[in-house]
Amino acid sequence: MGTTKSEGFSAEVNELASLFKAIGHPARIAIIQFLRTQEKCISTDLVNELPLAQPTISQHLKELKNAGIIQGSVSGTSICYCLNLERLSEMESFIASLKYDQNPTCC
Amino acid sequence: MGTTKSEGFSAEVNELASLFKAIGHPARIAIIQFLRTQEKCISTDLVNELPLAQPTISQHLKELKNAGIIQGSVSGTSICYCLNLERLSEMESFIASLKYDQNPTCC
DNA sequence: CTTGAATATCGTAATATTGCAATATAACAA
DNA sequence: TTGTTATATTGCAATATTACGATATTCAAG
Repeated sequence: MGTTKSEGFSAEVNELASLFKAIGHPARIAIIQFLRTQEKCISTDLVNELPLAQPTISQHLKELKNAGIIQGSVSGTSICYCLNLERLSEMESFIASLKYDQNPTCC
Repeated sequence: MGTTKSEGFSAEVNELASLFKAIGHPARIAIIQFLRTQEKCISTDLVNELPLAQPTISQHLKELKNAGIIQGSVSGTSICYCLNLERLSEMESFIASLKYDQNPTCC
């Protein structure tokens, strides 16, 4: 108990769930929104932008990275994070797919 | 601590986060995938379909309903759940919006 | 090598989530 | 009413998540 049951679900379902889970947090939504528009996507900027301490932001960045939603490339003392468009497309097309073949007699 | 900090984020960010959080679980992904294709979207079917006990499924349905992702209409002893296409569109367009105006010098 | 700046990791307290057995409720049939 | 079926709620144990102070790491500059 307490653990999410993943054995009974397909790999695709588990994969999609972990992608959406990764962005299911205000800090992580704010991070990806910020990354979209910034020229220099460095986490010092995020520390100034978000109402969270540096270790917390670092932790959220790590989760987004683990999910494959952002990528980071080292650039001296700082790291340049950016969005992984492929992952975003995976999420987008899943949601789009739900909108078709809807049961018309329901609700 | 332990609580998600929402005060420092915009209402829009918090709203989006809760939508994605709602589908950030394999059972809930499986539920919405199942609802997409079923004629009779009744939760007894889900109990047979998913590797989870009935109270657990009921709980997940409640969370999806609270997030506004599914809607349920009573139909005798059973309830017909279906997807809320409007909410799905909100999520879809948010993700789509991330793919544009990308910083070209990064990663 | 030392300093300073940027980011990551560790440790931990507080809270949230997950899953289920037991039980409750609700609607219908006989 | 009694029984049956479908779904919801309660209560709780196990585990996960969140946030952050303290500390470590990494690297460029001097």
